[in-house]
Amino acid sequence: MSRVRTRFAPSPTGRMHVGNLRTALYEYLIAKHADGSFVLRIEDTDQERFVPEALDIIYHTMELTGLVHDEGPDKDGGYGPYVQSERMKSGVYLDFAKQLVEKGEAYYCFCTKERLDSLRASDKTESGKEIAKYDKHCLHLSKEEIAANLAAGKPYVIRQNNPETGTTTFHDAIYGDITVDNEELDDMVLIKADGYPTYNFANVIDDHLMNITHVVRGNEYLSSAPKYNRLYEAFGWEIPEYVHCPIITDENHKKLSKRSGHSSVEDLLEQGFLPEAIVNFVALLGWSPSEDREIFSLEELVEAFDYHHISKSPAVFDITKAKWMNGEYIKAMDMERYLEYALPLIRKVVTKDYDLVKIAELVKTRIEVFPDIAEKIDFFDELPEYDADMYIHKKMKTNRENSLQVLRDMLPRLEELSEYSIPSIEALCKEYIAEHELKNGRVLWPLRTAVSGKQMTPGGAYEIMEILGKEESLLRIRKGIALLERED
RNA sequence: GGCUCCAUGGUCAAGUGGUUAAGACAUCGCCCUUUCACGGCGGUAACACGGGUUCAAAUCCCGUUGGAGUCACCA
Repeated sequence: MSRVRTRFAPSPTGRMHVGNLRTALYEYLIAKHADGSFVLRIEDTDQERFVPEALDIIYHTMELTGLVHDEGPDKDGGYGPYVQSERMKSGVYLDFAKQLVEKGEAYYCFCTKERLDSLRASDKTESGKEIAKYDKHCLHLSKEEIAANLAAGKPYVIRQNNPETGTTTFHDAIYGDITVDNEELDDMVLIKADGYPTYNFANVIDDHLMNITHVVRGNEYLSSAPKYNRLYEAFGWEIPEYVHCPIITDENHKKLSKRSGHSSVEDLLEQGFLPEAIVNFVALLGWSPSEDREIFSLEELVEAFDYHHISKSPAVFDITKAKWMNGEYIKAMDMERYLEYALPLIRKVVTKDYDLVKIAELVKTRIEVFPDIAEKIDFFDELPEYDADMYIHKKMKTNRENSLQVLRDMLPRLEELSEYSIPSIEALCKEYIAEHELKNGRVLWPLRTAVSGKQMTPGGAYEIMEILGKEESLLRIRKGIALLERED
């Protein structure tokens, strides 16, 4: 078996779809698992949709996710150029297309857009039996007519000449043999009027020229695959291993689209997902390891990946589970890197001079995605308006009266505290609790409520009081007393 | 509509003729606990349907139903 070579061949037309990322990932994993090469090829044959910034997105995303290519536009491996618009300059695609014309496997077509449109329109109205494919009109042009048209500078395309009888069988590593009637095969365009090759044609040519051994792509291309066989056969080329992956869908089981709000890697990044969590999650969409495990680093995926275990049925992109997984990564993150992500977000919400690192630590196990932080710590900057009823808690056995009592008792004691830290505050509270033989909650619930104005907070009374500092927490406790007295 | 593909809990999924049909997310409950989380323990919940083949079918075959994808000089 020859050395494994895979390729990721994105079109620079916008953001990086998660399906694209998964394709890239699988290509990368197949190559690395076999100690082979992973190449990046840019398929910019569509000048209409080309957007230069998309190139940056591609490089940036791949770098971020760790999918480093061995060859590509920026890394020559002897198979260049790696950008199709550059490859075209040598005339390769046209040359190969002409070879096909010689062999009778392709032909020039001078049909206008209008004729093609009317062809399709008439097909639709006809009882639905008719299929919308090209009618081979130009196949029957004489050599003289073709030469005349060419000489006259008439725009032309080159189309594949598919047989109208028999069947073609395409083999896929996941889906097995797929056989279609040749009657179904449209004479697809190989070379466009602007001279660029179509995606389908350029793919076959470049994969061959670059010695690609495994081609991973989405299931949406499955139906166009049989036509490739005819190309490979016409050229007498070895067919690479095709690996079609199941579609990634939204919660409605439709192909994941922009509408879902999380169809691209950039969407996910903006929503506070970690690159390694995205990679991990996407790897498991349509593939599962033999081991019963879900958290994998990229290196571990390389080790464990076996493309034969890719499944056939579509996978819903469950954003809830993705968030859970991201939360697992956040919890496992080392503090230094965690702070790089968390601190900037905390600064947006907490403008006062508190220990932001302590706040960040408090929140680490309580978020799934970074933007979750904001709503959890909004009470630090300013004590929210709250109701006296918030002191009532059945399980803590607190009510307004006994809460007021606790706050009144604790206030002077806290005032006298010289060193204001978790251990000293805790010791003080424990002392009071012991004196009065109370449950912890009886005194800690009122304190935490007074100091936060919220029923749910990250951390407890001690942590919050320490962060707020003596002055601010006492101020808040006095406010609590005032509130409870007013309600009396 | 034609063609192609797919079909195990709400979701991701293990399973390749004989299993009490794993596990994870979500959900519910309990424990831990000053709240919320974290962590621990447990519960609810699935082989789409109908025919075959077989001693034995979630697993193989056929059909039905359902879903998806695709039908461009886009990729």
